[in-house]
Amino acid sequence: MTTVTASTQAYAQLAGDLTVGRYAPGSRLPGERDLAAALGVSRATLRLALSRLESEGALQRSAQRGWFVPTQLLGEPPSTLQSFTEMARSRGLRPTARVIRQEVRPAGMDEAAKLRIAPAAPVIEIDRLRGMDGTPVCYDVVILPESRAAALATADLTDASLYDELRRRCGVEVHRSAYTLMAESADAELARLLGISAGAPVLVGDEVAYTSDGTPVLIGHNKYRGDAYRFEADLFRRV
Amino acid sequence: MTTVTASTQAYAQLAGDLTVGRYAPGSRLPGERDLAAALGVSRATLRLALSRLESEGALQRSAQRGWFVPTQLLGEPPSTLQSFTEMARSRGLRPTARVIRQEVRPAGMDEAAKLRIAPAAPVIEIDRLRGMDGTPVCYDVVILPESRAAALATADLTDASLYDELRRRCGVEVHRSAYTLMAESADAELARLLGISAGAPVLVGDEVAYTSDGTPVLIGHNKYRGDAYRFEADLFRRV
DNA sequence: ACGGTGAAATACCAGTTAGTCCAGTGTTAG
DNA sequence: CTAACACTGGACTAACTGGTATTTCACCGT
Repeated sequence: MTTVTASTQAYAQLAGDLTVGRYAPGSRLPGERDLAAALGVSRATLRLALSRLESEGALQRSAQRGWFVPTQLLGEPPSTLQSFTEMARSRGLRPTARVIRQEVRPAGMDEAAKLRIAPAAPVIEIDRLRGMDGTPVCYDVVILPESRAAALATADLTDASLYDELRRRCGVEVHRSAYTLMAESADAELARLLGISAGAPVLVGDEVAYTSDGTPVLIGHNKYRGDAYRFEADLFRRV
Repeated sequence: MTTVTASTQAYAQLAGDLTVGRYAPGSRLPGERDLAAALGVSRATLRLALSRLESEGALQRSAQRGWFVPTQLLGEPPSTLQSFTEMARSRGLRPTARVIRQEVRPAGMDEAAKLRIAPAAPVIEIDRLRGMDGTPVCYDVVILPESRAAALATADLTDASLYDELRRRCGVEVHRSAYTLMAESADAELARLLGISAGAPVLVGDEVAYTSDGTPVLIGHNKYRGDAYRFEADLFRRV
């Protein structure tokens, strides 16, 4: 058992963030002063952790410039949380979104529990039909607490990226999402919206998104056409 | 009946101060020397009281830093890559696996490319019908290069965890997996094996697993009953 | 008078912190 | 193009932290 010193904790935290892809390969880390504050540790201690990561090749230092995540660390693309919009763009497709519903209503019990707000507290529900290059691909329901995202209640979200708008208009940054995926059959209504036949397989994703301090800020419920969408992720094994 | 020793008095005093909110959650307590003086006890005695509070969860210690009042919001991201076996066990179910095929054959072009081995190099293919508490849930195909997993060609993998056996028998530790998930319809053969009706939705997962040095060691192809399995993952967003 | 026990006092160690100052870098205003 | 400025990591210091060990003392029942 290794001693749990502050520096080893900082090291573990950073190493985890790196393997999980929190910092993109080739990018610069926040300054030592900011990082130290974020990790709740002094700068000297932080530097111990950074030096250790450097000796392991997980980081590269550049004097008077900053710390950098090595590009091409070990080949493959690291894990990511990519929004629908980002994914479409990275494949050279044009993401679209048609707003079907956008309203403020009281939260149900389940929603309130997941968002850690009071039952019947106001939430914003946004239903959108999302597509790529005009072809409908996904029926997307998002629920946010009004207290954190009031600006989205009236914003025009046609063809917009919700994560982007959430950051720009509400200053809310999503850091982590817990995803659940399953396969279901399309009912008549969904089949009509997505332009597929009833009973065709759909990929159903449930999401709860959190900020970096662990506060839930968003519930997502997505139904993708089975023949038009694949969900990709990198998973890491706990050590 | 508890003896009124100096340490229990110090403990009671501190516990009271904590419940009353004298020290804010997340804040650091005064140093042991100051605290001992304030309570009128020696440092050794104080530490008995502190240790007792720690064991009750009322305080957290951090070597060379100080004692901290726990903040109630905890909850770091849970694990990310869980094997079928681990997932079943964590839910109190008994994982089962019936071996349907287990053979050594030359790799196809696709497989060779994904595993980064020579085309037609020998690979082990293992097909298994996996279940929980006896109910079939997943049809599972795994392909490994024989050069790295020769011991698995003849091992009895009934009801075994492949990741476990890979580690035990071959010394190969999976660190990261690239997953692709999609929804499909079951064909007649698969429907028969999983005990569902043809055309029912199935969750199809394609996996390439890597060791920590980035070498691919395993291709997986899993078809889950849509009504009996959910895939869960934590995804992180870059900053 | 005996040993046992809890408390206190003391000292030292290694890890941590907050602070300062420095030289090099990148950006920007003029 | 240059000068100014904000920011970066690098290096260092002094004070402080809990962790540990040792010694001394006061009290108790026998």
